Amino acid sequence: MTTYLDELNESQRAAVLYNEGPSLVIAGAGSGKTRVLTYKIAYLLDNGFEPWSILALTFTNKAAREMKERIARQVGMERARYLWMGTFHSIFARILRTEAEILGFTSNFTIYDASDSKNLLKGIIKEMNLDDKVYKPGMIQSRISNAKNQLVLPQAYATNGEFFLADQAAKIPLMRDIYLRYWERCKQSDAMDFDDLLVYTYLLFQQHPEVCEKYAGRFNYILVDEYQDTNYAQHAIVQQLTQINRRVCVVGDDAQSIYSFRGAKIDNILKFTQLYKDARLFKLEQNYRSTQTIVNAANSLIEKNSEQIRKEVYSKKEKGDPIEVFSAYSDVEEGEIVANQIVRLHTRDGYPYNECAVLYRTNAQSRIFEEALRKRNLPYRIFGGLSFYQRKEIKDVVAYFRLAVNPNDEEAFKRVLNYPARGIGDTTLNKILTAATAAKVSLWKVLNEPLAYGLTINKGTHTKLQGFRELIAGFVEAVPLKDAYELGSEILRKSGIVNDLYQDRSPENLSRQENIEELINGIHDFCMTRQEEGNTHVLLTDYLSEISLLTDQDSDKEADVPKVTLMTIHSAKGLEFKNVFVVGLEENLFPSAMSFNSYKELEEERRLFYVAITRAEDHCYLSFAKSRFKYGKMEFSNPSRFLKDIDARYLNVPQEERISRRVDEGATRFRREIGDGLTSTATVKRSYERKEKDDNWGADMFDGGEIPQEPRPFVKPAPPRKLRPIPSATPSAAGTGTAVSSHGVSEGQTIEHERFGIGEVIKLEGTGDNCKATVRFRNAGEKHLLLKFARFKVIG
DNA sequence: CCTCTTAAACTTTTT
DNA sequence: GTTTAAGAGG
Repeated sequence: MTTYLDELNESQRAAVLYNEGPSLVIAGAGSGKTRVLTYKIAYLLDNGFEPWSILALTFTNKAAREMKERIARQVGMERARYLWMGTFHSIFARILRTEAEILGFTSNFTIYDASDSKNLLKGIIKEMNLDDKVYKPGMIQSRISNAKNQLVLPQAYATNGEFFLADQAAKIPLMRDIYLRYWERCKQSDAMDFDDLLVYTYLLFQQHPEVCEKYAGRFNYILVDEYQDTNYAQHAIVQQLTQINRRVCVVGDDAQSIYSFRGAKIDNILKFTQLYKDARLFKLEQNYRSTQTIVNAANSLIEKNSEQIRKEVYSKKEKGDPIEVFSAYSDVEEGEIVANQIVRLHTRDGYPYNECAVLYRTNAQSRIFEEALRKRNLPYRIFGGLSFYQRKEIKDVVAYFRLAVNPNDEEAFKRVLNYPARGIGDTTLNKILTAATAAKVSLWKVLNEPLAYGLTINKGTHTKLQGFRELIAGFVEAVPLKDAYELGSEILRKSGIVNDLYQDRSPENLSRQENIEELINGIHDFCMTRQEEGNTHVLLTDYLSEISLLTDQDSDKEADVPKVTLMTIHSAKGLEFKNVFVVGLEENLFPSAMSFNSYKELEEERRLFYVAITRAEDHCYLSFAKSRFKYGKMEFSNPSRFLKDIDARYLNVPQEERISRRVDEGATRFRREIGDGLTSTATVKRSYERKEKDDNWGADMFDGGEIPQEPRPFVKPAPPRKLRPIPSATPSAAGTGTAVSSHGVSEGQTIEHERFGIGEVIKLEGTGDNCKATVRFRNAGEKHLLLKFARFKVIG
């Protein structure tokens, strides 16, 4: 009766059909994990489970939405829509809003994002007169987050010797007081941070067994995707909810665990079968996504890790092309090479742009690719970085919304108290803050009864404050009465934001206006959609709880035109593309320098690389740059050690490297000629020495090759460029050295430029220091160089 | 109390 | 190179 079962292979089908008890599905990359989950849910629905009795926890809202759509195609939307499907955070937020009163919150509680909680911590550190150089807010934040992910509350934290000793060792013994204060302040503000959504859910079930039973009874079947990236708290809640009927299926791949920095515990998946003794284990090992070459290359990489569940991922697709390795002179050239290759894939092989993706380790790398693509008029889409809701003007408006829904929200209060400027400055804010902290109440309560809390302010300030109070009070009253769009527009007008923003037409202001308009349009869309679904009154409350857990991953506006995707490897998890470029494969970048402390962290980086490669279906490209701008300074870098981890027979290292080897020899010659000229200043000398040291290191990594048949796939990275150093460092070299009037360059020569790579001099103009050259670079196009400043050397 | 200028710090990765 | 903090001047 069920046709979809025929679309599964044997192990997939077994995983779908077993529903009598707990099960663990180890799903290799591209092995049809989502297909198993969707068909399993469809199967459950076809076999007597009610949609509202199935809970499916995914990693992103987008994944949940897509899965729901796929299920709807099998069983129809009228049933699929009642499934409980979403991220841990969004599902738990939903439960917490329903049960908020039990925990002493209101159902309108605010969800603090990372910057809200950091801000609050900054304030607390200041109030306690602590030095924020010692008590670094970011560090405090991650320690608190860590504790919460392990379900350690402030009381337990303060009495736990282990934590206290660690804090003492880190010279931050007052950590526990900060944690306690932070905890209380969030509660006073009727706010929870991301971690609290898990902590309070756990507490709710722990302290109120009847509530736990209610949900554990309701959910007849629980499925968890990406289980390797769950933390202890999430794991514990799943346990609470499955105590009764024990129908749980977790799916994951230990080889793709990449979130331990955020508290994810790979042990959750490794020890699952110990916790659920009767759990059945299913392994999905056939990869349907990638070519054999890509799968084998990825396997050869991940083998270098020690901790893993053994599995043999294989592909029956065609062998496919080798993985191409590109070597670039600089970050800019890397961008050019990738962009050129995308053009080639598009024009020669007919791939639409949306089948190409550039994946990098850090968001900061995106800009260079953005520029290279924009220069060629290629459409692209960047994920991550500063999302829409993180822009200042949007946060300002949303702060008003938050205040209207929950006036106790401290962070929102501080944000808008004096925006737009209404003459209430830091002095007044601090007075309110002190009074509120002393009385352990919210800022809003102090504002409402300034005298009761002993606020000493002059008449004028008092009037301004009352004006603000009435403004907000008006919004608060309107929340249950007006719909989100209506109230949203009213807030924009009455708060004075519109006036403030539309006063001048400076370009940056114009873009802010556009953003605000996009926001208000978004609210309008939201209201319309909800109304179509049959909700008569769509309140601002509903809108806020919708957006507070949205990430731009989730924004669904599918591109009108096919676009190249630019994102971090972390955000690429779960996605696939025909052509994938993994860029910035350099020591200190990927693997990140931060991961060198421990072996475990380095293995996580390697898993990250594994995730990156396995996103590719047809073609995978790896690239690195020999130099790169960092902190506005140029730094040299060496190819990543991970390149060596891939079996060389799956790689193709083309022409560029051979050229580079010739260059390398030329380099040695050049060094001999110029000699000490390079080391004439301390700065140059330092980078020179460092480079040498790194070189040896990199050479070891690369030349220790276990693959003798391929004679040195990578040459030793080029020694310091015998390029002319910073002009000021060598006034003599430019004036009296080998370089004369035209700086030793003539038309037709080939040069190697520090950033643009190799190119031919096609034109020279002017003489001496004013001499300008037009150079056509192989990968970077034509450039005009003022020879006095250009850093290059002649190679032919 | 506000705003403009300058200085420092900074980059993992994200629900 | 970019963003945020602090300090000076209005």
